[in-house]
Amino acid sequence: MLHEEVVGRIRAILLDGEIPPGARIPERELCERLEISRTPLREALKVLAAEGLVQLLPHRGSRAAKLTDKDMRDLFEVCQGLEALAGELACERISDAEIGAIAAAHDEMVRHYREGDLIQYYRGNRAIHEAIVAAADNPVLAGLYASVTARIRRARYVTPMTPQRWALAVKEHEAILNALQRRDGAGLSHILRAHLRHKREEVLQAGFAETEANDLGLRIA
Amino acid sequence: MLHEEVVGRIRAILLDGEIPPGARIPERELCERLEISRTPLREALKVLAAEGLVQLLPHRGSRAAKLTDKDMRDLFEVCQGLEALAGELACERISDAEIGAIAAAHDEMVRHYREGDLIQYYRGNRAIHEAIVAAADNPVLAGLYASVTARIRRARYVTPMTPQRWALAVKEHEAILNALQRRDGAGLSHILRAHLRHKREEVLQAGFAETEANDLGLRIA
DNA sequence: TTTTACATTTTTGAATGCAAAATTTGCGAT
DNA sequence: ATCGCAAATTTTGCATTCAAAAATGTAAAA
Repeated sequence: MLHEEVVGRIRAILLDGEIPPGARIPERELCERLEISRTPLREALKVLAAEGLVQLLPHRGSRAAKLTDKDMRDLFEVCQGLEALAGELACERISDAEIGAIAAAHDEMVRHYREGDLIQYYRGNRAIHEAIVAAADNPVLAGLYASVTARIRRARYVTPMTPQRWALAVKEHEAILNALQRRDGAGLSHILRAHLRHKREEVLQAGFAETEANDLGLRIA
Repeated sequence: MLHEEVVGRIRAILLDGEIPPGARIPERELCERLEISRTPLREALKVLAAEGLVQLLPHRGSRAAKLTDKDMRDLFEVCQGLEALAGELACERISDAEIGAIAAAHDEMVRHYREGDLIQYYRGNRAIHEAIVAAADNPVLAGLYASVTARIRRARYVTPMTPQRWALAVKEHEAILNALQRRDGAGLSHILRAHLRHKREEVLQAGFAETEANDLGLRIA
């Protein structure tokens, strides 16, 4: 089995919340489940630890990383910076076809908003942000963005959304699309920053801090 | 031996250019040299591959990553974005003592400039940029910055420096220190971007592209 | 002399084995 | 019954081993 595949499968297990934050990662069990020996599994865990999804405790095994409020704030700040950069670069490089695709995704997302379908809305929202990053045509940036968003993802999509906040988010997305269509890099960068800052306030205000109770909620959601 | 230590030592070997970009990494030799078996070495290589310093070729071993012009451009863009972000955050959080330390480092760097000591100048330059990132008080950002700069470091410090460019760089650093002292986040962010953009032009114009000839140069320098 | 087929050696990727450390279990004392 | 402590078990980290793939070398044929 390819090494990269093991990393991907464990990452998926962690992102699904199947192993909740802070929980021990059972080496032997995972070996049996993935039908591999400990060597490739441990290699994968080291890689995931470097990514920040797993923490290794010497002689005590590995655990799914548990994020503090501070970690969350830090991750959001970086995510903001990366998206702002992606927005600027995207405006320089994006093709009309790509803008068209994003506009379509935007319209669909707005439809989900009108229907009140939060899950589908989030899915569309994520697709747009990822499309902007992709349009920046910078694999290094895309890689870091993927890594950072993976770490916040769980919290990002489980916060309660008030009608006011939701309406504001949609409004901001209108502005995002608009700036993109005008290829206004500075403007887009600015809007994305504000958008992410609001998102962060939302998440942190919801009293993030991964607790056992929270973990249960995350697993169900 | 601690796993993290092996990663650090191999990273150092790669950054020193002891194994030049594109060269095969001799597993057995490294094992003997570090006095470890292949298991921890291979774990370390996987981590370094995830960081982008090493590339793994299935059934063909690992090589020191070789950067194309495009890779270099991408890395610089991201580095710029991260430093700009760090500058903004630093202005919000930096203490007077930290500013004082940076001012001192700045003066020393200028002294090296006046003396024409490029090596020491680069060292001081790097210290200042790292201090700004540290002042942002964001470990996630610091980690990504370290990873990105590690990848460009070799190229960053071997480009020919014309007197004009050097004078401009010093001037920009005056502005950087000034913005920091005024805690002008937006201004600092702007200057840092320009500073890095100039640096990038310098490096790319020098016709980067890691070639065998270039590797030799890197190893000596 | 060059090229191609084949055998040998080397190297890689993964499983297993082993010693050290940590955790759990069991037993006796309070 | 509870606490303390030592023995047993489990788990971790690394070394070694093994099978498969790639590289290398050799010899015969064009």
